[in-house]
Amino acid sequence: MPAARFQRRKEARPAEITQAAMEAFAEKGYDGTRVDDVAKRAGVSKGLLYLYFKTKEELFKAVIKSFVTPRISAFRSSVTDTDLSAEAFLRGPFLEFAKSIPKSPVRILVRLLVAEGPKHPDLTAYYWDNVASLGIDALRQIVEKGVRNGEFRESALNEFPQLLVTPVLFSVVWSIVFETHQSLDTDRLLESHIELVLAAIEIRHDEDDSR
Amino acid sequence: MPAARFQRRKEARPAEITQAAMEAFAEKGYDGTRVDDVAKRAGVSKGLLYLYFKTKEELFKAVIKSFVTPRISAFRSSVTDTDLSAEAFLRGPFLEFAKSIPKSPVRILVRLLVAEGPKHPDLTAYYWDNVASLGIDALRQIVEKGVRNGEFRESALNEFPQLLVTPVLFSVVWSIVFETHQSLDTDRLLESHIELVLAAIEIRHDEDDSR
DNA sequence: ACAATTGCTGACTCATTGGTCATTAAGGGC
DNA sequence: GCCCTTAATGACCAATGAGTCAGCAATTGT
Repeated sequence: MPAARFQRRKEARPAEITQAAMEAFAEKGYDGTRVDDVAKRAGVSKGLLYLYFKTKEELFKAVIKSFVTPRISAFRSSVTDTDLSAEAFLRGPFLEFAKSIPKSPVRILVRLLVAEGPKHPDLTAYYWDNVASLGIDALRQIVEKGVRNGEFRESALNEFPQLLVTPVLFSVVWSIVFETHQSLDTDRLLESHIELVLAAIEIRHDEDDSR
Repeated sequence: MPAARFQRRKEARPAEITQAAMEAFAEKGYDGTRVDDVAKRAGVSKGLLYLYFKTKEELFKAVIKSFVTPRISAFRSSVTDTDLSAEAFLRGPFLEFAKSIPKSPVRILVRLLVAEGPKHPDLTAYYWDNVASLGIDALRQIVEKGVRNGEFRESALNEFPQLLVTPVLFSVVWSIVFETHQSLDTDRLLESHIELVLAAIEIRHDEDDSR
């Protein structure tokens, strides 16, 4: 009696394929990835993949969405739920979150989005609506809370909360491009940036002013 | 007498082809660009293109090199030649340079480098040696001059001069990804960043310290 | 046990495209 | 004006890879 050549596992397939695709895209980029490879990684045939995803492009979009949405919503609720001061939040949870990104698979998304974004306008629209604008919104909440509480002065950060995360993107791009040639201590870069920003906007009540 | 079907212009061809390729790569990315398209844009046959460039990849590398090298060396000499104070240089020439990047064709290079870099290790090595490290070096010179002259205090910028340009990269990536969906006033973002950084590191001799 | 259902396979098609090469003709030298 | 060198052409080849489909076999129902 021959071992079964496959099992029918309708429920599990999409997630398995998505996961495999993420890995493949991460290694080779969109164009560099063969649909057949994704299928092999997922342990299924190419035909089956096409049963769950109409085209390679649709698979690509599914990958992006499935990976990015959970992370951003986790970050947002950490912002709204915290009872830390704005400064403490920036030095603590925010910094941890920032540090984790250049090391996590999420960094791959940046590569994919930069490389393929222009070809998929609906994908970038989705990304704006469900990721970027929400993230910026959360950052603004932190800054405004700091101002409300008298921790921070009004500053450019009120208008451009993005300035809090520009080094995150920098770290990600650096690690993608120079990975093999030149290492960068992204943790310390990010810490330094927070220090710099805080030095600029903090209202120091309890510090020696006369130095 | 039939019009000549072509002219022989050995000298001019490489530059023409490189220029055409830059435009094509800018629009479609590396994989999305057909060699035949590049040839048509340049007004030559595909065969001729292969007479000047051995492969598509070699053409790609030639494009990157020809566009990026002049810009970086211009920036470097502006740093060494200036007699402005460090602060004035940052507010003036540096800011102008930064503002120009998200609007110039150079931003395309970022897309190409992020997307294709991992596939071409020798290219990223070249880029590191001849662009990135030189740029960082120039930035560090500015910061150190500021410290030497008593304009700036020692800060994280001494170790990570990159922090001066992270918003430039951010602006470039933003404009690539969200071009059509969401505009960003990159000029003001960059100005704000410089203000923020200066506020953090400036030693204010002539300011009310007792507030 | 048998049939009906349907998840799954993989060989096939067909369009696409990087790269080649035999041929053509422009233009300099005499 | 006529060679002769070589810049330039474009039809062609071989490979590749996205997407299809006819059939097969794991389950489910009875």
